[in-house]
Amino acid sequence: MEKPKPLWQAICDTLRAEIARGHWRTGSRLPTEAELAQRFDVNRHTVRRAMAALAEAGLVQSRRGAGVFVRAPARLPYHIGKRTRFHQNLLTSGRAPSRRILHAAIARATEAEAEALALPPAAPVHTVEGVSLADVQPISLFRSVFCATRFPQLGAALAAGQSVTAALKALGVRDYTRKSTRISGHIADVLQARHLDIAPGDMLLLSEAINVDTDGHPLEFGQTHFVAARVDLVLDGADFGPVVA
Amino acid sequence: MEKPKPLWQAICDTLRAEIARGHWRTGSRLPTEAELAQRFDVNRHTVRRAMAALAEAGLVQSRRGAGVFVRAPARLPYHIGKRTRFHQNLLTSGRAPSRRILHAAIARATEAEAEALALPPAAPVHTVEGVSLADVQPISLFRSVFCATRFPQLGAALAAGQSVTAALKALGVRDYTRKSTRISGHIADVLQARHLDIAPGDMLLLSEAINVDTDGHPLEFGQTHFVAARVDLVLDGADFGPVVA
DNA sequence: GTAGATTTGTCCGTATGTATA
DNA sequence: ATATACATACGGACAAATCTA
Repeated sequence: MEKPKPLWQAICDTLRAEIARGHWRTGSRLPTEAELAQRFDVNRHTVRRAMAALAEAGLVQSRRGAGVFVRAPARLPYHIGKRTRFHQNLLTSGRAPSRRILHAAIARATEAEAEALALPPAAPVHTVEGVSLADVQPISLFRSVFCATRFPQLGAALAAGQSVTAALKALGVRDYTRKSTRISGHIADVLQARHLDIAPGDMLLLSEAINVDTDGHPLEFGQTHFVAARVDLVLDGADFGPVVA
Repeated sequence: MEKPKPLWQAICDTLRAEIARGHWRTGSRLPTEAELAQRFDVNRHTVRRAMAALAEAGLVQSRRGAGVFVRAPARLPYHIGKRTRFHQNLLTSGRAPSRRILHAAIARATEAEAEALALPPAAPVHTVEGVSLADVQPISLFRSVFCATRFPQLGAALAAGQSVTAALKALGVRDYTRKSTRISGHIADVLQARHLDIAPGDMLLLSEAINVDTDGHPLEFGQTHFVAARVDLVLDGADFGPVVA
């Protein structure tokens, strides 16, 4: 971060994260502006600036003389289209993206993975698993698989914490696009719940995606379990091609 | 039906429906080919032909000497793209589409509906609610909203059980495309569970879509609650426009 | 561990209806 | 009309893998 974030924006992010985390329920009243000012040790006007941003985003609604009320359990709109990039996606929503790598290794492709990447069965593949976060809140668990024969050096770049886009770029992949996406609903097991800071049994949205290079060859097969309570998957019309066929 | 369906295909459909309905659990063994041949009163080879189709679809897996095993709880791939049509969608998956209208009326648009259709607040709208079925199995609950001022006659056509596409066609709408889709995860309440033949608390995938005419004007705002255990939402690459930008 | 029964996989063949050239 | 090709459906025999007693 080169530019320091304005104070009101930091407060806004903090409150948004707390609302998203369910710290305050939908419909409940937030602490008064005076109380929040004291908590963050800022002037009441700075709190008001943060509140204005939250109200603009439709997250809260203020009623004069009554207080500020939580409107909806803040769901992050995650855009899926021809070019779906995690970092860019969150930045346009004004959230801070980050990833925590849990595991990276070379393994034999499972049946599904080999088919998705158009590889022979049990071909060697890089596998990367981790947690995606927005403003320090877990958003999703991902598992990405790449052909190890084609990208021998990929493991190091990914384990070093680089984004997928950056790691691929370093290996000469200038661009990649999404070929297909499949979305299904599932239930979090104990392990997933631990990593995502939710309760076992909570809802997950599983997005299974195949990314291809400019030649149409499969590059990456990614499985991402989103916390359903925290994200909406949005398919933009612009990404569906021209409206008039 | 003009052309009679081949025997093996009918058997395939029957078994698929039974698997989808949960008649046989995931991982369990199906009756032997000999038993099925006796049940359907056909030759064993005909059963094998049906099995081959199920295996092709990834629904079952056979192990020589052991039997045929259910691979996955048959999820219907529901394709979402520029032109998403319920009937066509199911037909390409070899399932029989049908709808049951629960309620159709003219009402005032809610805030969200008015915004989606670009109408003034509380404008009059047709609302249609119902259940979508595949092979007599409930797939989703839908609620569609149309501008009542633009389509005064739409209510009758829809209540008569016509498809959305057919009803709009009768009113001069030659084509419509999907502008945007938002997918989120929810939990079924008691009422939804009753209509969808599931248990309260089961997972639902909510798809909120805006369809526009060829001029880009919003036509329909549709909210569809899919039974997560019965459908996958599939976004095809071809519908995202050309791969090479 | 072995033998035998069970079950799927593969090969042979025959007959029939349908679409195509 | 005729010939050809193809998908459907049936019947049988045996091999290979698996399960069970």
